[in-house]
Formats: sequence, structure tokens, C-alpha cells
Amino acid sequence: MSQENETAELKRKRTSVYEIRSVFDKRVKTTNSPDESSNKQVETFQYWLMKAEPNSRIVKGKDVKFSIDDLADMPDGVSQWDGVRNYEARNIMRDKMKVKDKVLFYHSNCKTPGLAGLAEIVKEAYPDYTAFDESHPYYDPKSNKDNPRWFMVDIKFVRKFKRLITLKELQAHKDKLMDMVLLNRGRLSVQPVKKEHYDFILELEIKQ
DNA sequence: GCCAACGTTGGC
DNA sequence: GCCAACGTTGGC
Repeated sequence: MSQENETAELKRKRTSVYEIRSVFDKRVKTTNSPDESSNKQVETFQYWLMKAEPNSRIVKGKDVKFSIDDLADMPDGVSQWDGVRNYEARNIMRDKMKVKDKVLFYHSNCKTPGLAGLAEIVKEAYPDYTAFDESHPYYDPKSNKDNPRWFMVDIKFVRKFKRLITLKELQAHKDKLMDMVLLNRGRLSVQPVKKEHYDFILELEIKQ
């Protein structure tokens, strides 16, 4: 790697860490065994929330609808997550998401917005080629194969929630979820989720 | 590098 | 369909 590239690389990493450091769980944890000599560093996964629109909406002639059921219907339940054109969301996908990380699948821009199910990361970041295609709704002339601007990951369907956990309900639990990104940064479509929030939401699912 | 104008997101 | 919030663009 050239000196110049290395500097750019370091700068990029620093920026992305700064952006979301405050809501991160540690990826590597040390096991706490009685015999300290057998403590091990174990890799843990992280939690994310990704938004999709479950209703049909035509953008430049293409339907951008994608619901949890649509994900389940994909071959092996796997889909690329293309079309993200926001830098912060991109940085998370490109720099932070790892295979096995858990994803809360959120339905937005619909009658009852809320969390619809679970997915997980099965492929780490690679260039979003839909940005190269002039006829595609998410075409970006500033992105190209030699210097891709946008990235995507692949996610795999895990399960649908037993019921939709509505935004309204999450808002009603702001004692617990006050600093959840969803409730504070309405427009970020790919966002980190704290483990404590993730766990709380899974409990909410089976309550009431 | 500021900031007004503009475009998009997404709840309602 | 409205529109507030907010992210991006581009003139200066």
C-alpha cells in the first residue's frame, strides 16, 4: 500500500470509528473463567437495524418495495442490500458489519412502521454495482468500478417476528430506548443497535 | 468553510 | 398527500 493510500485508509477508519463509537458494543470480549489462565478472547457479534419499504413505490420505473416476506422469499433467504446512498449508512456497511452480525429488519414509509423480523449478515461489504447502471433508480454517475463510492452487504432471513413491533410501541418505551438511534436519528437507514436494546426488543416481542 | 437553497426521508 | 427534519450541493 502506498504512503498516500495508507494515510487515506487511516483517516477513513478514524472517521468511521468516531461516528459510531458511542453506541458500540465491544466486538472482542474476554471470557471470565474461574481459572484466569484459561480466559480466552472470544469474538462477539454486533447488532444493527436496517430499513426497507414494505409497500410498492416506483422510482425511475422500478419498484423499490422490499419487505421481510420478500427477503424470506429470496433464494436461501439471502439478498444484497443495494441502494444505500448515504455516507454514514455506507460507512457502517463498509467498515463495521461482519458475518454473523444480527439485523433488526425495519418496515418504514408505510401505514404501521415497525420492526418486522430478524436477519443476519452473510457477506461483508462489496461495491454496490447498481450505482454503475445508468438505467437503475440508484444510479450515481460519480461512482464507478475503479473507484466505487457505494457499498452493500448481503443479509439472510432469520425469522419473522411473531408480531410487528411498532414504532409507536418503541416510542412508548422511551425509558428503556431513549438513546436508540431509531428514535433520535429518524433518517438514518442503516444504524447500530446496542445489545441491551436488542435484548429488550426481543423480550417485547413475546410480552402482551 | 459558510450557509442558503434544494432534495429526500419517513411519520403522520 | 403534507411537511418537518435533515442531508447534500454549490455559490461565494
